[in-house]
Amino acid sequence: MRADARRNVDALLRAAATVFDRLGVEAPMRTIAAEAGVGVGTLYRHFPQRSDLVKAIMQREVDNCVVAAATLGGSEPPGAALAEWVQRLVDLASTKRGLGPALHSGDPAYQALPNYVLGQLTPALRGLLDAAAAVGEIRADVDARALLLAAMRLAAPASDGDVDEARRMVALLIDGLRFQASALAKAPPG
Amino acid sequence: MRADARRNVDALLRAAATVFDRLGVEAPMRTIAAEAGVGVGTLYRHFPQRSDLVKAIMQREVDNCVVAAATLGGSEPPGAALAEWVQRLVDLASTKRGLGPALHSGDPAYQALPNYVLGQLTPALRGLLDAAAAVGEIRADVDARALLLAAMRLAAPASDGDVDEARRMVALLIDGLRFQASALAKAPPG
DNA sequence: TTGATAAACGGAACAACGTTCCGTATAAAT
DNA sequence: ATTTATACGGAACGTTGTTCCGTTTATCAA
Repeated sequence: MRADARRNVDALLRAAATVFDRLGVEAPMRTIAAEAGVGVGTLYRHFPQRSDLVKAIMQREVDNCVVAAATLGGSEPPGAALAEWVQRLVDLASTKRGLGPALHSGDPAYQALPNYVLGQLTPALRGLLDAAAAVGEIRADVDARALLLAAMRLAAPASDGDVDEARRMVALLIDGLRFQASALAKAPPG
Repeated sequence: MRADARRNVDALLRAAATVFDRLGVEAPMRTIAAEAGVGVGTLYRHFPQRSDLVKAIMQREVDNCVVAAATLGGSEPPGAALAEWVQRLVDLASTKRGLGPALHSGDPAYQALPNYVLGQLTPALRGLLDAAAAVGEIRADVDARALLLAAMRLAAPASDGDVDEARRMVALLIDGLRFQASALAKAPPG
């Protein structure tokens, strides 16, 4: 790969992050190219679709979340680790302001990104869920992928700056898991 | 108001509902005008903003939800009424496929619609919450508006046809309210 | 260092869409 | 029937997405 190409890819990613934060994911491609100091042709060559740009920007954040799951899982009680990690999803949403609409727009152009995010985060969450379920802190019959999608939806308001409300609602969702665990403990099946 | 104007407003609303369902809320204005058999000028005169169209289409559905809250509240135990009514929000989301992205897009043009929807549905939900809290079935410290927003976010996947998953997650959220109620009963403050 | 070559660049150009504007048509009232 | 206010239609303009190709430039071999 040529040196100028690598430089431009870098500049484009930096520019896109800035512009998306300022104008949202639907910001004009021309604006991103201008911010990066390149022509639109260069932008389209490296990122044929808008979602490619969004994917690249999010990749690092998602990876950070995955390692955080392992860290928390090794240093906290399973229930607490789960509760804390899910709060990190709220941070992710608030950091990458304006990217949420793209994920949930239903536009086929954005199908690739949610799949990547889910593919990375679902196993991380499943590990935390299994650990908490093994010690009876939560119910054991909830699909990790479904819960992840739900939590990310609840984290969306963080993009509007209302981080606290998102935190409360995500915590409420986890409380839902705990309620069923205690209900089953009080009235065991059979 | 002139007769032809009234006819065209009607045709436009019918056409917009059809086209939004087929192509999503971002469907071209030209397409809606063509479907209604009128010029774009007529469309813009009656509905200067896209959100005006969306608002008018949704109004009836929202009103139906409000009367349902009163009906359920009068015929079911408070906790059950709450749980059932929140499931109606899932129906609303699945019926008006493709309109969710507009509500959550953050685009200022759509600010009016969420405000209307929330303004109508929040008091309805608050009534159900108060009744359930009064008999100790749920915790009493959750803001109705915040819970409504959260439930609507969870109901969003219904637009993609996955209604069952949405139902499970919304139910989980309500279980969260019940968990805190039972936790407080077991360990009273003081 | 220089010349050849493949890779990458820039931005003009075209298409699609949102939105406005105004000449024309028509419903309603006299 | 005439008048007039109201509404209509669609051409026209600005913006944005996307493509295409003539030009520039990094890389490497001689």
